[in-house]
Amino acid sequence: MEDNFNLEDLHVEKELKIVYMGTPEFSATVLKGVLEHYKVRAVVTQPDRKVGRSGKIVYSPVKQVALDHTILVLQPERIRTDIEQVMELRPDLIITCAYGQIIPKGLLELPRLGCINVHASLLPKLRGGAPIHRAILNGEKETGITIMYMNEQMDEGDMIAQEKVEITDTDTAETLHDKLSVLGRDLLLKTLPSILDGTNGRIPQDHEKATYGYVIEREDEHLNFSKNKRQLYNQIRGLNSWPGAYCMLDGNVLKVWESYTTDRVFSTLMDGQITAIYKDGIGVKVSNGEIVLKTVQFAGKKRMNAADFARGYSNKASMIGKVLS
RNA sequence: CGCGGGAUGGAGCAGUGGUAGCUCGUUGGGCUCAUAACCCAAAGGUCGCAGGUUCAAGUCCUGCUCCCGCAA
Repeated sequence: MEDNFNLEDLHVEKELKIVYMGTPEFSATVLKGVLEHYKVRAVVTQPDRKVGRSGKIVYSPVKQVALDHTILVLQPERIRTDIEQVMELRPDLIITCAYGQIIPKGLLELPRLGCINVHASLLPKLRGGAPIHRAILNGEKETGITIMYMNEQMDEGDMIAQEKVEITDTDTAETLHDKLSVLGRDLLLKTLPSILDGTNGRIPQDHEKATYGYVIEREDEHLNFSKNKRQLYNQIRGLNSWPGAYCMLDGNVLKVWESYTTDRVFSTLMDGQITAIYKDGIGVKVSNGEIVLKTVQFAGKKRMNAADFARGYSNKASMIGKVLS
């Protein structure tokens, strides 16, 4: 470090003010990477929220990282109107990554090097708040990371860099999330020098090819067994480990965490009807075959092996023939 | 103090105030060409923790700890 120290570096160190905006784990991984190579003036993250039944206050993962590095943390309730604190910092560059709020125009125009965003998809595909989940739900074979300039529209700005990653057949939202967060961190670090010295590329998006990956809603989590087995398999793994897919059993929520498909066919059963209790799960008839629920969680119960669940649940009548909806 | 469910052998669950049970698993034996199948047997529990009521508490009451489904 000392060997390479020269006036130019000193200038950069002294003058460059980076503000980082982000909230969840994905963003925390990226922030950690940035902090290994750059000084960050301040971190902006979502306000502390009460979490779970106990009402505990839990800091966002990004806030936790910032605190560990004793960096100034700002938590405006609504960044849309409450931008003064950030304005006063006069940042040269704002890096956002899964912040969770729309950045207002005043802030976008503030830094001389612009506002850049780390987005977890191959833009213009899967613009929006849940690109990782949606990539799997849609059955995509690949996705990736895009580093881009932000504008007022959601994920529509010019692209700076992009890198692909394969989605394997056994990937879940969690494993893909982990792969993408590392890729996002590395691609950002690879791209940042060119952004800082102005030598980076700038490619407009082909808006006609845009697709969207909106935030997951309750209906997206519901398993409709009249879909085909591939769609259901993707839905289950695409929502694991958060928030989880579910169906209804006797009026109660049954979450499904893991599944696999089979080649068996049950033409006489209804969609959603239980075909059999296997050693490793509960078989369910779907439109074009059978899917076996491997790991489930009944309302108020812990996550458990589906066969274990069936053993305890069917105390009076067998589950076989029941219909999940 | 947002609503609700739960804690019982290794796993999943029953259990009306009155002897601790079921389905699996485990171990041993039997049957079988063979088996994850079948038959017989055995081991394995301070019923989450602490008080209280009672002749008697897994069961009723109070407090606590932990786990979970929702809502945000």
